[in-house]
Amino acid sequence: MTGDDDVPNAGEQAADRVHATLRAEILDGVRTAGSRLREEEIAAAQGTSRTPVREAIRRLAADGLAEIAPRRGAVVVAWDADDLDELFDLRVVLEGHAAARAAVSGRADLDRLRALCDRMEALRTPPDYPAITRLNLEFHREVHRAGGRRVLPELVARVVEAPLVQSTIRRYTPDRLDRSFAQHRDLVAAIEAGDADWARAVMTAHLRAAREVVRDAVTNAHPSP
Amino acid sequence: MTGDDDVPNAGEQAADRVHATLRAEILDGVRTAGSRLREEEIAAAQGTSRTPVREAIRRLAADGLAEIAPRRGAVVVAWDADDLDELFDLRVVLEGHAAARAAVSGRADLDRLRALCDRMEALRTPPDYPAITRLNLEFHREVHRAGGRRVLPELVARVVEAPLVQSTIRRYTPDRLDRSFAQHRDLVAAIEAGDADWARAVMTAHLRAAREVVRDAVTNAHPSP
DNA sequence: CCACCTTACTTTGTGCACAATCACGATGGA
DNA sequence: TCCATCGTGATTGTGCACAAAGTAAGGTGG
Repeated sequence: MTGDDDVPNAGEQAADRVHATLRAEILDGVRTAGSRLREEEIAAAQGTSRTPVREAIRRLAADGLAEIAPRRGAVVVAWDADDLDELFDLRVVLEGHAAARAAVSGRADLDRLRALCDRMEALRTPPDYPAITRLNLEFHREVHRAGGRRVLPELVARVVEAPLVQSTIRRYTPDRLDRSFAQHRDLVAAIEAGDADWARAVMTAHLRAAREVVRDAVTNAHPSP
Repeated sequence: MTGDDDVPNAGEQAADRVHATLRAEILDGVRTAGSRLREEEIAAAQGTSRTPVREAIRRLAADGLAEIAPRRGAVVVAWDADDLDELFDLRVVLEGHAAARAAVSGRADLDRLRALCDRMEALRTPPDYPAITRLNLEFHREVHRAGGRRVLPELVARVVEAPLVQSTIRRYTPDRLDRSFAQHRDLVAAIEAGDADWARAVMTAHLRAAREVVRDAVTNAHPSP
């Protein structure tokens, strides 16, 4: 036993830890869009030198969570309304494809998907949004894994694990949450039936609804005049 | 004037140069799949220290061109037949989407696309494969740029700029080359007409043909028994 | 003869220091 | 008052050195 936290194959490398920490801080909104990522500050906070911090920041840039200007440092990426539209278009395309492939690949773990549905529905009243968000991500990731071998899961992660995308669930009303859970069940049924078109349609509907929620959230909350 | 080679905004950073060099070597087949990327060796060859080399290797891993095992170093990724199928599926999905969006976005530079068609066709007899490959990549990139704002071009690059994908054109017969050029012209016409479905269909047909060529090349050339 | 352990050697991961560049403010002149 | 130029501080890019982990070879015991 090595005593890992949650990741099985954690290399316990400093760069990995810093990367995970910064990633979580960006996704949780602790580090807001446009804020700078100064290497020395992060290094001091994490108790390491700048070397692993540099590597972590470069990885964040590769993940699409930060932007690096040469000799000027890195900042957390800022998304405008058009960027979010593009992001959700790509989610529909890629996750729809993943769902369709998962339906015919025979590699979907249906028991696991159903168990995740059960656990999400159990957290409905009162809604435990952070936990539901985590389980929802796990559910989608299982579909991605079943729909692609190597490249697809990485590509989808690039568009799913974005700041405003992950905070979508938090804005769901209980009614909206029920419909989302029902779509999950439908998706499992479509995959179990081996119906690629059905699976793609359910996923598309699922994501279109999420897109509306995010769009409302962005237009209602005026960012910075 | 700064005297750059070909990239306009070259930061003249060592890490960028090493990254570009290694990338070209992998895509050109100089570094074969599975071969190791030793930091010190590369540093010596490039005339720098290990620090920029490390950064370049990590970037290659983010590009999907290398795989890093902690404490064990990096190797050039190896693709099997199933991986290539997944890759071309994703090309169809993403480039088809890009073509469809380019047809309705109004951001396609039709003159530039036509000029690239002209230049490719001028290199037909005898076929200058390296030059055609470059121009073909430029052509596709223009479509990607017109079809997406930020994320799409990066995602598509991830599946287009793979070793075996870029060497596809080299395996085209003159006949196959003519059909490919005709599809490029069709795509320009579809985009000019603003017909998203047409553009997607042309791109899908274009890539399906390429997939066949790559599939034949892989099955005919037995890699390692 | 084979399996296991020990021992060097190789390679990566991290810390640290210096140089180059950028941002910002002060100072001087028109 | 406004603009240009010149410091000064802050931050990143790179080189270098040491520590840790992995690998492979050789030796020893069964």
